[in-house]
Amino acid sequence: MGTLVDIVGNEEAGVDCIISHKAADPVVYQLARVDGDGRLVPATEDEVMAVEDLLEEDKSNVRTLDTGQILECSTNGSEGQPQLEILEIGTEKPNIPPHPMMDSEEVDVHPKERIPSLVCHGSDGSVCQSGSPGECSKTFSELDRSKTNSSFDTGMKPDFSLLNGEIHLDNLSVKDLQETFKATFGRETSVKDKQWLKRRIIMGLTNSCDFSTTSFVIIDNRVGRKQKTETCESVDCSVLFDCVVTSAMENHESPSTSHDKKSEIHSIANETNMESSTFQDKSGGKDAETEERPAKRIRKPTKRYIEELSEGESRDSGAKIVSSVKHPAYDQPSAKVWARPVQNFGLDRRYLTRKDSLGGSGIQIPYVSRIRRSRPRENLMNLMKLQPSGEGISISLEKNDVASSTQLDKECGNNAPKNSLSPRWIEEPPVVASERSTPYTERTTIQLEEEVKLKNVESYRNNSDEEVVTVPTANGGMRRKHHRPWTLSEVVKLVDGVAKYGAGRWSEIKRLAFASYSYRTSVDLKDKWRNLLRASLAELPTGNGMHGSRKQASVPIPAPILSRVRELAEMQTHVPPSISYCKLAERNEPNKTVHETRSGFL
DNA sequence: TTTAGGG
DNA sequence: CCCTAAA
Repeated sequence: MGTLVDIVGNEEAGVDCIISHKAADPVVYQLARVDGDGRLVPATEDEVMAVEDLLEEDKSNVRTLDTGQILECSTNGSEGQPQLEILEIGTEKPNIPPHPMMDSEEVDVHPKERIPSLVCHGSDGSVCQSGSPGECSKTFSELDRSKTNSSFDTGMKPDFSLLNGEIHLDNLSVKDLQETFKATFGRETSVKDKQWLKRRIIMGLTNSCDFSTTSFVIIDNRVGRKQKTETCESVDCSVLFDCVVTSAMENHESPSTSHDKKSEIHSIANETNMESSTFQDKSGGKDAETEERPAKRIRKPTKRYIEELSEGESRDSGAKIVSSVKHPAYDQPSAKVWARPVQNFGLDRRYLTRKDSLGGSGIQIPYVSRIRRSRPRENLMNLMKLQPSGEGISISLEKNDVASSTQLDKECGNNAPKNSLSPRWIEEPPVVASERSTPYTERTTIQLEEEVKLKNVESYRNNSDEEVVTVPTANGGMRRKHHRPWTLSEVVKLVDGVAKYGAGRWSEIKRLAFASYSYRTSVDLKDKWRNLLRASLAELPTGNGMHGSRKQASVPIPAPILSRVRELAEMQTHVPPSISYCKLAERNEPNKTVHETRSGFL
């Protein structure tokens, strides 16, 4: 639970995001997704961004989040629509020592809840229970537990003194520093600049309220994870956490236990994060770049506790249906205020009903979007109106907006539309079932300069709405202001969406596959599809097409996609959308040519 | 409101 | 992309 007021923090680790910022009570959530093996892995930065986009750009400006809620974002995970799940939402309380409610007796409650909560999603959406060790991830509660238990009592306390950064860091090699960085931020870095690394690490650490954990991290890594043991129930249990984040709660668990657990989790986290942060590292000097973006979202103090636990909130247990493919919001498409407890909790996972984090007034707080996309003013006004203590928030938001917009834009580059000037095909190859091995894989080299330039153009476009009709382009021409070149990934998503839901179900596709692309309306999708179809028909007959005759699109559409478009179009002429998937083999059907008069679909 | 089509 | 008729 937690009301999304704004995304004011996005940990570099990509796992934590502070989404609500009420004075001294920011709400934090953690996202994870299920990988191909049915294990929970932390959301990558991309995914986090995608979720943010989703939250930010979905029609409703008001959003509440629930633990366990599944968010479908448009970044591609391993397969299917990546479903990111909110592992937890907690509030972060700056300088709160042990949480009052969180004493031993409270802790004791966990074991009970823990059992039923041993659920994870299979890649196919199935649910596995704790009984199947190999496949099942750690439970959320369990995680909470390891997390909340790890600090003060771990016997690491004595080490605090060692902690004062430099001492240790100075002696570390670049490699060690990178390790430490990884441990601290949960992702790898390719930066070799010692100074930079040190600074980053220290920053990360000092910003963390929980020094004990932090120190542990450092020490642990420095010593080469000597404490690593096989503690964790299963080594392959790969649930992760941003390990830097723990609540500094006192607990009475045996030091060694929690310590080991922590260590294990940590290393796991690192491993998986490695995988998930490939993208980042691929883009080379991105990390180094960070340095020049001073005012990136600040890493917030990471100490926190889990609000749900402490507030003694409704503990209606039940668990949610994991296979749910629907985005919660879809259930109430037009709702401005989205207050329902989300999801169908059918099985046995504990979830917590949402509760407004702002004083429990029951008032939904609209979240204010970052300036990156559209209508900040409006939202801000809404916020002010509805939020009694709005000043603090608005200030922080403003500041944040200004400070981090550039950064954000960069960060979001992945999901953001690409500009036509750079015909790079980007983004992970989304899931076009039949085209796994198509050439349009990931973006490779990106010229940052260009990127920045493009972003600027975009923000210009975004910020100065409606007035002008054209906007100058780099090549000197003018083009329509509201033109947003379709990126390859968008096209692929569209094609995929058509494959799934059928051409004509544009609003469905919009909602399901383009949730995070607010600027693409269902009409846009329709139009684009129409164009794609034309393109594909225009190309195929002549063979491989692409000769001068046709006007080159701003983003070249790979032939395979176009063929796919055509396939789909044909399929849809003959069969109802629902079974369209099965029809691939039947393209030679005799009646295939019926009604070809009209472009041949629907 | 959503779709289909023309411009 | 925009606009609008139809459903």
